[in-house]
Amino acid sequence: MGTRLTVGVIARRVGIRPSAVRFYERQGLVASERLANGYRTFDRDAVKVLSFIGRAKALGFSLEEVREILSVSRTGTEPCARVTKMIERNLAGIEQRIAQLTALRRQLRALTNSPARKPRLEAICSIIESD
Amino acid sequence: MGTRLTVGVIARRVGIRPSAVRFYERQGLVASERLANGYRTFDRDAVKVLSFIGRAKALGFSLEEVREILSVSRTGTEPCARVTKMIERNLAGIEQRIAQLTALRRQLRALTNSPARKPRLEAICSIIESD
DNA sequence: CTACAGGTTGAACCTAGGTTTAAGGTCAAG
DNA sequence: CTTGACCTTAAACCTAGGTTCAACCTGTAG
Repeated sequence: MGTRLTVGVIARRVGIRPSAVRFYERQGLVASERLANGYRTFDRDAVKVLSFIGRAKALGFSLEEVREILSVSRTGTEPCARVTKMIERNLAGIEQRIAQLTALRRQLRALTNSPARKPRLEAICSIIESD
Repeated sequence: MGTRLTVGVIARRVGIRPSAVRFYERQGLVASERLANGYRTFDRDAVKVLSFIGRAKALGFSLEEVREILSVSRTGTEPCARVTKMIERNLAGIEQRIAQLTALRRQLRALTNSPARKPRLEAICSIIESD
């Protein structure tokens, strides 16, 4: 039941390096208990937390933001104003980014799909010079 | 006509700092000529290049990638295999990101729009624990 | 002449997010 | 009892993308 994992094992399980796990622990993002010999041991919760960190990073959250979200989820308090603001700020950035990336995708598709004989240079330049 | 701009002026014009302009020049991304007194001077082309750098950065391109695109656009050659690959790589990343961000947006909207009386904690946790 | 806002340089510094290294301790296997 | 694969630490190092600093030069205005 209470199978606890060493740093190397949990790292392999979530696909990151032991050094990163130790780093996240130093940053207070994930907790461990120590064995008599000083080895860290982690529980399933730590697996969840570490995978969350991975997902959040992939989505553009900073470790600071991750810390804040985790702290809210740990204390069981309602999201305070700061967290709400943070989420809204991210949301706004996300909207913008989606729009920009969608436009870029259209342009890049046109670029790479255009018949090879057409001068692609112009397409690149148009991207470079577009507003 | 051939009005050339000093580093401070062009920086203000594109909304970045002179130190950044000098940095981009050192990186070979933008060119300047020197006055007799050693001052840099830039032309309209430099303005375009610098704004392009700004846009490209906002879209997630690295300065390395920017350099490659600019080099293609300058030599007037067709996009070489490397550049084509780079664009395709970015495109793939972009697709993924759009999908992830769209999903996240949905979740965050649910989170911040939920009636205040409902426990938001669960919503946060569901984001944390979702695959 | 003095001020003062610009410009020049190289080198040091900064943040984020880790990785690497050195110098050890632990433990199961052979 | 030695080998090898783990683990520990602090501290140094790394990349990207700049910023800041010290020390100095330039050009205009009062």
